Amino acid sequence: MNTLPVSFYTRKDIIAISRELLGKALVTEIEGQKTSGIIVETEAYAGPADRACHAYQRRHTARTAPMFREGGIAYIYLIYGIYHLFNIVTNEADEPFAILVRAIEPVEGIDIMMHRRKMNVVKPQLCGGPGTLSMALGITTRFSGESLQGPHIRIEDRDIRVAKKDIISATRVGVAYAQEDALLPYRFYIRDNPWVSKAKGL
DNA sequence: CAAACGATTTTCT
DNA sequence: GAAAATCGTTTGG
Repeated sequence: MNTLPVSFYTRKDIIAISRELLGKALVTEIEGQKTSGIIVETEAYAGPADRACHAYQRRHTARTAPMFREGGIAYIYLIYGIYHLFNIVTNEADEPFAILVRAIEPVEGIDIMMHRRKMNVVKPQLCGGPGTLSMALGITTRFSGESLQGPHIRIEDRDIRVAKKDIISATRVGVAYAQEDALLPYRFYIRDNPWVSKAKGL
């Protein structure tokens, strides 16, 4: 439908892309099950110069390989041996930039999402965090490196407008180890949205 | 080859 | 509020 084209992702301004992603729909169709949600929180990881980025100093390993490819694909990795975090690769090939999607507001397949999360009431813990949204949408590391043009994962523009004044920028979560780069205002979220993550240290 | 650790979330005290 | 859960990736010997 209105799936965002590769050209949306290959641009160099990761901050602009991070802000524009707010209000877009993240859609997955996995094993015949369609689920989706509106992106309400993102975090930019700005390439070789960003201490918080897995590709800091161009660290190119089997895990980070997708980040060195052309934008428009997924970079997914396992964190704490438990959760799969979903990132959107941006910029051109050999420029390892990526955006972590930290929270979504559920839209389609909410029943499926609740089943995957083993929950029986709809509340922010369903998909209001980077680990939980991946679980709710069925995203795992096996999709790392896959295209965001489908068939499994895509991002759509559904004409949802987010006013500039409703986009808050703040410091990123869980990156204290990045020293001075931990202070960069690279986290973006929609003001007053109840699905924005409420992890520790916020 | 062994060991430490993490862009988190849940559970227990 | 503190600590556990849990494992692939990375780093060190």
